Amino acid sequence: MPNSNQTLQSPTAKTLQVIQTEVQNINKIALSVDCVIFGFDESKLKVLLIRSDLKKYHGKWSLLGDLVFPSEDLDAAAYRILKQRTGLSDVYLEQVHTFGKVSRHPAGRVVSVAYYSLINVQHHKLNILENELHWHDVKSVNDMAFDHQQIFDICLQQLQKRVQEHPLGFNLLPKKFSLRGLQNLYEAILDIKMDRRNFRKKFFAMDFLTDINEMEHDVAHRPGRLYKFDFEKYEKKKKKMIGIDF
Amino acid sequence: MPNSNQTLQSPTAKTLQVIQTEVQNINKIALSVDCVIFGFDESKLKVLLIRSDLKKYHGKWSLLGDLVFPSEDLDAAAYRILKQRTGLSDVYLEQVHTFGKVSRHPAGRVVSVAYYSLINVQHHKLNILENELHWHDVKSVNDMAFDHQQIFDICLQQLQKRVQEHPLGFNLLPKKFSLRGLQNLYEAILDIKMDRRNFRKKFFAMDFLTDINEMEHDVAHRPGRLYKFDFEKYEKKKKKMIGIDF
DNA sequence: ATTTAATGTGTTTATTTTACACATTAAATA
DNA sequence: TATTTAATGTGTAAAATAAACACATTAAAT
Repeated sequence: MPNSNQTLQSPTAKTLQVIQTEVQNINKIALSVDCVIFGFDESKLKVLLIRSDLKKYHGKWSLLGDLVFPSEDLDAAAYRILKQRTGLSDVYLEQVHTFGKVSRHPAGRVVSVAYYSLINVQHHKLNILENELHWHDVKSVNDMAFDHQQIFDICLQQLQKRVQEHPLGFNLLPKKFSLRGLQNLYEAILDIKMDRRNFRKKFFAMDFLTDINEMEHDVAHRPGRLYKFDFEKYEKKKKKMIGIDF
Repeated sequence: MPNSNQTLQSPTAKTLQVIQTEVQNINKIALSVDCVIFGFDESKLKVLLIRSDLKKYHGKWSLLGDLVFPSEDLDAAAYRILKQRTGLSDVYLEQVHTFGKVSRHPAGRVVSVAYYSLINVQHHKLNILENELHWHDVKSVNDMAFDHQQIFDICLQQLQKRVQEHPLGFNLLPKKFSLRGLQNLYEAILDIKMDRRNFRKKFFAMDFLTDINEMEHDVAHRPGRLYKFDFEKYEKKKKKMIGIDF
């Protein structure tokens, strides 16, 4: 790029007219969003994927993505695209990273902003099933279309980091749940085994579980006590933490 | 957006030709990069800013930004823009977040990807000084142009978080430095006071400082010992950590 | 009636973090 | 030259957190 400094200057140094011309003439970058929707389902961590129908990636799985409209906020685009591809709304999305290699999309220059979320599979019905949309076990996800494997990996890392910094659980379990259920959630996300006694100790210390004096039924072993989240206490403590929760 | 679902489908469902047309005709989103370059200088944390010359933001300060070329990788654009505006190379940049509100730029739709870095002001000469480029004390930064205040705030948060997760110091201090100098660095970034004894204890425990058996000179108090970083030990430990270092 | 597979419970140890005070040194000052 | 100033260098105790670990109990399944 020898004399690019001359031909393209800062947007801060431009008049409205100049930049608008530039956007039309020079900018040939398409902007897209890709959503990595993690789901917790029967003690397993899943992810929502669709089949790529691009020839180059025939048969491969890809994330839920689409182009951003010029007239919509980036975050709004993410929600719109998720809704459009799955029928899901009421899902909190968090931006993770933007992927901008020139060659990442075979059809042209597409820079993509990745968002992720984590939801309870049982609580969210998929209303649109085009492109073979369905839940995949995260452990079996590999060799995706485009650079989606990389995007997926980074989002999973991010989710794991997040879960270690902020307690988690709301909306990811049934209203009444056992401590085992809660531990399964953490173990599924982090892909590790935890000490049962220490896990209980830590969670009780956080003090937003309410013992509802009910027990599990029809389990082939000693039934566990059931708990629910104390939203009030949680909200109070949440304010002391950084970031937003699922 | 009533029937946008029909008119604009997934990029994954498109042939090369279709998407290329679309990029030209439909996409009117410009993509830019903004760099938040933090500098450590005489025990203070600074940030590199230029004067905005957009009328709307007359007199206000703004980040180092410019449009991304269609043919360059996003990361490459960040390095190019930094070089172009400051003359700086040899600076590691890390992507933080993408800002995509429709109204964020008065001249049109510009989505901007924020990058940040942290360098030693003394070690990096600014070779380009257009737009009143210079270092500002971070504590006095407020009311910037565009949404740059928000971008700045988020990058500073990110820097602070980063410093607490990974040790830091390479290239940010002179080759020989006192423990006080090192502590000043941390205190400047985190904007807190630390306990001197505990700070030393922790840093020595990390075990990549080498005592070079020299002392400070010409200080108006008892001179402190000087140390240098042990790059070898650092590299070994670094592999066990996640992420990249400055 | 026995087996199975889980639950519920407490203590000890190790590790990490925090709090905190006094003698020492070189320059600056009186 | 003596005194003041402003920093350095050092260790320990207490508190908080994390990790390791075993056995009696319960309901369903056999």
